[in-house]
Amino acid sequence: MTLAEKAYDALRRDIVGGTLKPGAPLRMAQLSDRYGMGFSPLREALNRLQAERLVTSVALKGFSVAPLSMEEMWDATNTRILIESRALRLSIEQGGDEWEAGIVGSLHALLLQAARGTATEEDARALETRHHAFHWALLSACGSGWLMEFFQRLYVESERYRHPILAPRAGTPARDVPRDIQAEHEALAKATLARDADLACALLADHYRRTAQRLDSLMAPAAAE
Amino acid sequence: MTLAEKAYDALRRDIVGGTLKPGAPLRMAQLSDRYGMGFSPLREALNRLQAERLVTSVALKGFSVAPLSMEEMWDATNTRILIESRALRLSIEQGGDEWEAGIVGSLHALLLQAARGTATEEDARALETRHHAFHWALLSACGSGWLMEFFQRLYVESERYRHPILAPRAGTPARDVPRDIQAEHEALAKATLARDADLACALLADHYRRTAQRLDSLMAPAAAE
DNA sequence: AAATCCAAGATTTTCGAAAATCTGTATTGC
DNA sequence: GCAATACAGATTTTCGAAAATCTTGGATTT
Repeated sequence: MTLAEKAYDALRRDIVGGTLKPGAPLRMAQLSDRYGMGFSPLREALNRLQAERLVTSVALKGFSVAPLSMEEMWDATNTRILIESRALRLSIEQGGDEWEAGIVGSLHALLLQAARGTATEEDARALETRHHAFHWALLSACGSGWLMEFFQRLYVESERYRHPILAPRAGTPARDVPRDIQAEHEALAKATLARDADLACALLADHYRRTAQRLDSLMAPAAAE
Repeated sequence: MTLAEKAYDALRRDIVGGTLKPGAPLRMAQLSDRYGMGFSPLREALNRLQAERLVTSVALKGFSVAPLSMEEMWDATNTRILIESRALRLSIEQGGDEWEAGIVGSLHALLLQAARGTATEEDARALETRHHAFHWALLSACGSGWLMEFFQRLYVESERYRHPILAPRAGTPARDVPRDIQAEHEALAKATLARDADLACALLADHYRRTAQRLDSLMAPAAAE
């Protein structure tokens, strides 16, 4: 693995995880120090991330972490529902045994990790990985590279919004609306495996809209601070 | 404008325009020679293009122009229809006077250039620019940054497939099926301005499917060579 | 004869310094 | 006093060479 790839992974993780705050300028000297490498691999990583809209850049003024906004969060949510509904329908039409096995397996792994909790940073990362794997498995039989690419893009984007909520500030109650996310995942998997496309898509859309709603209500007071 | 941006534009143009053939390896020394700059700005441009899937890369083996395939062309076409149908519906719902003016204006400019023909390379480029501007204008009131981004991505992709057809090899007849593309654009604009979303989306889907069909039948014999 | 190993050349990747540009501050001119 | 200008420091961008890695061809071994 080249240094540029390491830089890409590290920057991506730190941006998505919120270590590098939205809007923060990314100074080359700083990054070189932080990640222990020269400018070249860093600039390559930053250019890739810019194309993915995780960082912005202005010529001769450098890079900065792409900002977040509630409008954009809703846009991403709605676009996600459009993309994933189509991909889910296609998967339900075309998916075979292997696809089903992937769903069942990744759901099981997700539930195990969810039961284990997210006490440590490592557990939280594992949960995130398995959550992604489950949603990926649902769509994996859609046969469309473009739908999968857009799914990945929007998944990462939504992860940026989700993260600060999953690790709530001290004193802030973690849950305002009672909600069993893993039950939603189970219901979604069940409808999908039963090849009930309408129900599965409705559950998927609900799943995302509820998350968005929750983020919205959690951010509204924060904005008023 | 920095050299890296110039490199990005030049490479993009040459890849989309087919000067750099799909699958062709992109050697740094060669590119440095061709575009008259050092490795650094070229690598930055290549990394951005890689994130946009216009070039592929393997660590320590370098970059190459992303390959094309008919499967991918159909995938892009179908995904395009999904994305743009949604964006068009949203625009029809929300678009105001400025949006309408943009459509009328860009259509007019497109028709003028189409009447002028594509004899010179410059005319062909102008037609492509105005074609893009027209399709962009149709969707521009959708209010979704993500839909617009995906539209742009897929537009560029489809341009790669369209280009070799627009500049047909000597001896190959340019049109196998009679078709008046500009009439399709006019009908599409008319339905859109009449706020008839169902009709507009149907026309849009037809427009893309016909292009895809034509590309498919033009490439099938080419593949048999 | 086939497979393996090694060296030379080609190529990519990374670094460190130089060039170009921006930003903020102090100075000049009106 | 205020705007415009010039300078110094900070920062980004680019280059050219060095380091690391891959590829190719032939020599050696089994």
